[in-house]
Amino acid sequence: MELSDAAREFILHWGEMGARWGVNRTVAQVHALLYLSPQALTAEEIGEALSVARSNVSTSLKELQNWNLVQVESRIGDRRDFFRTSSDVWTLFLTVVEQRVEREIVPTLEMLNRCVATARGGGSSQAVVRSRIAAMRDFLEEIHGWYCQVRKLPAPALRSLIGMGSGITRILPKAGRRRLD
Amino acid sequence: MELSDAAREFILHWGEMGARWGVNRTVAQVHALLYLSPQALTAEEIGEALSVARSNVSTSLKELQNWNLVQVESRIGDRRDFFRTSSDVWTLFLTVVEQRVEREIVPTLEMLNRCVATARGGGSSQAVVRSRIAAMRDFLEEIHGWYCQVRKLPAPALRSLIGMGSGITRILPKAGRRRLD
DNA sequence: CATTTATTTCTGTACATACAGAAATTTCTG
DNA sequence: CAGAAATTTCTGTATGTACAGAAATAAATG
Repeated sequence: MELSDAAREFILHWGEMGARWGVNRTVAQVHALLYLSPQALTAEEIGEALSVARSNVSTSLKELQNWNLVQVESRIGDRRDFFRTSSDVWTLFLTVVEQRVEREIVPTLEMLNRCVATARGGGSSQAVVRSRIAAMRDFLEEIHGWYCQVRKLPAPALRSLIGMGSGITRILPKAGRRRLD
Repeated sequence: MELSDAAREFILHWGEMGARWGVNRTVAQVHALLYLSPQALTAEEIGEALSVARSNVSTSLKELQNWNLVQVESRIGDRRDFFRTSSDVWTLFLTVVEQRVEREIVPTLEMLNRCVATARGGGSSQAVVRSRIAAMRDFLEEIHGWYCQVRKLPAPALRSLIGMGSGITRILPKAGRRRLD
């Protein structure tokens, strides 16, 4: 497994991006490598290509499987596992979003609702805290509700929505468009 | 500065969320505190409320100012700086998105374009690498293009877009709606 | 201009995470 | 069921980041 210049730059940058978004650098690199690979790879091959200990590859692959980003393939006559990821970027993107929503947005909404309830009785400064937390809750609820609806759309509809960009507002009913001009 | 139970839980959770999204825990906590506060706060007050050294508060505030999330207020007859953040969640959200796009998406697009160019000449396995990187580039370009258009919308239009959820597809022109049913 | 007060930068330490290698476990083969 | 091969878990080390306190700088007052 010899990495080309482009592949190496891509993988390194991806690792860096992962780190900035709270994903382990090695985990992100392993995923980037699998994304670029035409075939499924063994843990051995991944470790060699990235110069990373197999133990770390193992941990990273487990993590990626927990995120539903990597699947395992078995081959008859070979006891090794072969790992692959989707080559469809939209699939990958939606998977990550789905996971982060479940792991972070949903628990955060629960926390916010708890807080709003807790801060019910209280003085005037408590009232401000309560309304601010409630505003945050409402915001996340709104985004989350939008996400829950949109994720059910078939891929082509989603694509066409994105493709329209702000053009979408041209066909909005009056109520939504009124304040535009 | 005595924190209520709700405020404390909110701030701690927010710090945890920040950590998961690549934001320093203390930075996120400082911002959460400012978000809940009815008035602008001094570095001293922030440090006291969060039990954090003033030096860290200073660093965190600087970071938040770099992100355009925190503003400084001066008061006549007081030499201290007072720090505040917007209480409008949409404003905060859009600020963060704008910053992350500039700092991460745009540079990533540049990297991807470099890689696609680099991988131009090359064998058959290089062809796969090139097409995968190009696919990623196209995806990010699409999302980024959408973002660039949508961010120019006035807040009410954006709100109504979100509010519609998947209902938006009901008024899509035929081309976008065709494959829905 | 000396003195006090606020803020920022610097530096050592503590803590947490990443990781390599070893050990243990599981899976497969004859 | 013994032996081999692959994988996972465990453990010590190393690297990096966070942060408190000190030092330095900047701002303001009398």
